[in-house]
Amino acid sequence: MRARKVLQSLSRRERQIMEVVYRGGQATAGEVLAALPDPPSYSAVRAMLRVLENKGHLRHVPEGTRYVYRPTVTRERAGIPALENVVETFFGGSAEKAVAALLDARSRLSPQELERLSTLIEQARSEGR
Amino acid sequence: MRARKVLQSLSRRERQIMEVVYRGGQATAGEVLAALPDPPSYSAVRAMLRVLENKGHLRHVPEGTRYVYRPTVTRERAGIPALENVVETFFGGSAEKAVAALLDARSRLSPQELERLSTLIEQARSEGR
DNA sequence: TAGCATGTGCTAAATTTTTAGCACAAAGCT
DNA sequence: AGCTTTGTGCTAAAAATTTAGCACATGCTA
Repeated sequence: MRARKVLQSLSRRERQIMEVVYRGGQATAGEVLAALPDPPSYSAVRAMLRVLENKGHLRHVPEGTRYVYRPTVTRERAGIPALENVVETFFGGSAEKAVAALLDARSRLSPQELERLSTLIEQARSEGR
Repeated sequence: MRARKVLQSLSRRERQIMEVVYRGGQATAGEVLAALPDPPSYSAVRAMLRVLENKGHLRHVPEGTRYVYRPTVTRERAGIPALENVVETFFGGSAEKAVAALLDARSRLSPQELERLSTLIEQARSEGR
């Protein structure tokens, strides 16, 4: 529950920036700028990266002459609460419905993926009982 | 892609409020207030509901003496892009990984759900080929 | 080494978001 | 009818956010 609130407490730009960083796993100020919708100025981005770092969401490592930012919380630890939040909000808490939506959405899963999922589900079923 | 950007363009409070409304399917000002984290004042909530309505995200119907707000975009139409966004951001675009995470998360699926999912997947597999 | 390009930190201002408060309307009660 | 409760609309102010700009550092190249 904690991590969910963290995400909810971010401002719009902060959230957009965090998403960019999560997508790439890491990013420099320039990369963030390039990926942002309605891109602001370069120094605006830098300022916000610094704010996010102060708030503990990012940390940076100097790489050559520039800074590379990475999330302090791993993708997985941030992703699961984010996913659960969407499930709660839009799918009435039903993971089943959410999965169904993903399956449905113009078959975005390859046969290989479907096969692996099938295996996973069988596994979950057998563990469940 | 459009709907995703809409969500991204909301301010923090706006997003929180929209989530509340989506969770319940509808809400009055009082209900929104009760459900918000760090609840502001009553009239602050009302003001923002009005703003969200002006922006076209909500519409209201007078019900008895008060207003009941509902999203202008259905849960499903809003939920799928939201889900896809999370998948893109935190699961590298892999729906499989996202589903796996849902399955994994302390078995939040009942045997019945698992069974139905199993069916859905088999169905997707047969449609795929 | 001097000049240029590309970084960064910081501060102050602009803009947006968020809030409280006042004025008024409808419904319920005594 | 008068009072209380629970609504709403609107406006102005407070708070937070987002932004630009200046000053300085570093690396590269002529």
